[in-house]
Amino acid sequence: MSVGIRHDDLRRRNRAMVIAAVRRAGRPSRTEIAATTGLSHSTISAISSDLIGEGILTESKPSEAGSLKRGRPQVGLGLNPEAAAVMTVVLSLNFLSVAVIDYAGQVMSEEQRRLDTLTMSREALIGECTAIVRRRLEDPDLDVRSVARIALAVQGITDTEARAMLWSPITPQTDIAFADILEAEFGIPATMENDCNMMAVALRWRDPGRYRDDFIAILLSHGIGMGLVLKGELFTGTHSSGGEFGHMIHRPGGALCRCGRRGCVEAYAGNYAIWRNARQLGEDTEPAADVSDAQMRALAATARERGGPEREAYRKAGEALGYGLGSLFALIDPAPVAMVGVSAAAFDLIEPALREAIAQTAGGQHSESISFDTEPNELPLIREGCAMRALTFVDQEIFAPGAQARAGLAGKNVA
Amino acid sequence: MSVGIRHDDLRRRNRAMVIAAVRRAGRPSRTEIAATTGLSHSTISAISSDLIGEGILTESKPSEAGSLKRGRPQVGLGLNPEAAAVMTVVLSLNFLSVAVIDYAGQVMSEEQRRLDTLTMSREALIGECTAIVRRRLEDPDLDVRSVARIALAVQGITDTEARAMLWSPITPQTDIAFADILEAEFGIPATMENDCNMMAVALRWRDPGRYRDDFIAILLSHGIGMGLVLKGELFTGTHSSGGEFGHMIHRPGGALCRCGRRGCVEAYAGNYAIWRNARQLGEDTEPAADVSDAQMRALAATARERGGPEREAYRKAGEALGYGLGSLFALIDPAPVAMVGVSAAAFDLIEPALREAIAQTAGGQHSESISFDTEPNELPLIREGCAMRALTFVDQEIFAPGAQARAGLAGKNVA
DNA sequence: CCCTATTTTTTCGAGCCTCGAAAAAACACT
DNA sequence: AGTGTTTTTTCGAGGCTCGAAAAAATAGGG
Repeated sequence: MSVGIRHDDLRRRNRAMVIAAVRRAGRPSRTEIAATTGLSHSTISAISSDLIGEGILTESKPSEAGSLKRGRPQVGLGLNPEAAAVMTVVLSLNFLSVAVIDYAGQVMSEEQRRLDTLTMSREALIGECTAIVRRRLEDPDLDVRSVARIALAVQGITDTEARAMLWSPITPQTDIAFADILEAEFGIPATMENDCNMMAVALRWRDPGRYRDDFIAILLSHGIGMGLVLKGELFTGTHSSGGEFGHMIHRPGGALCRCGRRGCVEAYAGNYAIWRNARQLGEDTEPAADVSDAQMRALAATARERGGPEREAYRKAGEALGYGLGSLFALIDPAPVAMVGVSAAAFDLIEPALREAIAQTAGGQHSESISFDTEPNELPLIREGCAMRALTFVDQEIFAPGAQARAGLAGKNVA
Repeated sequence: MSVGIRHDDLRRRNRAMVIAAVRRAGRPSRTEIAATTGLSHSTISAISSDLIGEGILTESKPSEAGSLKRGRPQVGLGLNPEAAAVMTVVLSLNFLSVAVIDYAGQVMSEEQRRLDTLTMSREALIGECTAIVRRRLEDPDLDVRSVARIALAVQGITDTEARAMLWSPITPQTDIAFADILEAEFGIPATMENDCNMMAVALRWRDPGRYRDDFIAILLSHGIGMGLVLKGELFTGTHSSGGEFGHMIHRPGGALCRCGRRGCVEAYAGNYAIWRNARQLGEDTEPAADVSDAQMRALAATARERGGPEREAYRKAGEALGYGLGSLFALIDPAPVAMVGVSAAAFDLIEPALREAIAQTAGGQHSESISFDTEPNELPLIREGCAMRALTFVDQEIFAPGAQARAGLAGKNVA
């Protein structure tokens, strides 16, 4: 059961609150922080002076913001970029991408690499990941001690504790505890996240106006993934990352899915399914291993030009997505949706059937008010989400005052 | 955004923790509470002496528990039954049931009443509810001032704020703000809850071993409802009570559902659907308004005896429930399930097809390990859940120390 | 029957933390 | 240069939790 609040937790939590307020607001003044957190000016003053002393926050030169107001000018508080750094590792089909990001969120260095994830051995896959991380850590420009956290993202299912990849379509290997492996190798805390969840995290930071407390990010790619934010919290399953929207059942006993089962949403709306239907290959045809983005874009162009089986394939995809969303909405009520990935660029072909289907469901009562946004490129989103996830983790660890402060802090309060 | 922790919140929260610990544990000693909450003995001592002084907790006579141990005997702390009372109002098809419950959870008085909810006017429905509440409040044995909260439950959809019934199968009326109406009428804080959510709450109190952090309560009745607890929290939609499992889509364009749409799980597994299939009436047949529990029991008996269309009807119900659960499990991962309601008594007829269906889905990977429990009687569960919900609300209000303490407290700390 | 070991509960002083009020600081405007 | 305005810091008061020690209440042993 939930544990009582100790007296020293109080300061820790309020420090957390202040750091979070600064990360969200950019360069807020102390007064602004007091307003958003509800804490008194004195408390904010005390905490921020601590945080500045510890090198976590910096005061910006008053010259920066041209203050037009009357009284004493506000001094903005910002995150000290040198306070720490984090690393993001995004592993997707045949592609590995790493970046080092400073505490303020700026990319410091990055590296990308093609590899054949589908055929690699377990050892080779792990080896490539540790090797690329090691190369970034050996970057002479980088103060290694300051890398306070690594966040990995992978397509597929991860465990709730964010330690391991349980299953992924990009490799036949299963149950790889990437987080533990990297921690053991480099002594840096790491987490293993689901790619679509990171998309959702990123959307929240990019556009908090639209993506705030409740929204859905759907990845329309080779497979279908989902990141779900409900009541301001990232939704995960009880044991795994969950939210496997693509494997909800659209038609019992229906088309063959990449997962080996039948009738999943993905078996109608994944790239391979659209491809299969466009080629009129029949629903029992083994899913193609990969369909390139270029091929999908060409397919969409053909569908737009001359209709035919190509257009019908997109219609079926829309129908599956619509009924799937309808079932989802029956559970969680409608919420704004972001469609991400190559096929989001073909959303014009998908939308009519999708809306028609959703109108047949419980969630479709106000079907026209459900709004969709599209973003064809998932990778930047995933990396951004990873970065924010890692940074907020650091935020929460740096709060903890006292002895075991993280390595890589600029100053220390040796009072 | 979440607000900072004020200094005075600390005591309030820790009081809450202590009360919650007592409600859960029954008659814990101060030492036990210190252990479960993680707070120090001194703090527990201070808080519990406050709570006893305010008449919220009582010390039990040391004689009660035959202490066999060596040292100073523990003195148990219990909830003072007279500290407050709550009222539960359960509105179901053609039936209204009210109970008054003391702070320790014992039923003090109750009343039940049959009415024709399907044909009643809005005013009549509201009138019956307020009248029955008024009658209970006028009970001469009852100290009216002590009724600190009313919890209503109704089949159907309520809003997230627990103020109103938005839609219900038991009446054509919609959007009745029962909570506001009762508050205005009696000046007692009220909430309007979904019946299946209350079932889940009750199961958690009844058997915390099995129903702890993640589980599903499914109502197999005229309609199909669900109460869902995830990560220890009751799951609700973004705008409504959500969790409308019965209206997830089983077969796009399929059987006619009571909600007017097609292919919902309920259109195969609700009592009216089983009835319709058993009578071989065709999937477009308008759902029967009501099928009595006796009729359903007879139907199940026939199905067991001679198979035929009756058995097939239950098979179809199992299939729909299985695929529905499979889609649900794709989102949240598998969890223990409690089947509640008349048709739970026919679960033997449902289970084979259900398990077969679930095995075809993403959630069915360990299909045999998913465990089902059955409970044929939903009403006691719903009432129990309401009671606990109301009582924990009271717990949280009574914490708040200071001036605006709730009416109905025995003593007061006039230091 | 008294004394001792044991366990639970209370008491007490110390150390933090937050808060409100007032003071100080830093500017714009006249 | 003086005044008004807004932001930030300072300072004392009041609360809260904690650890250690004391007090309370019992069982067991001689």
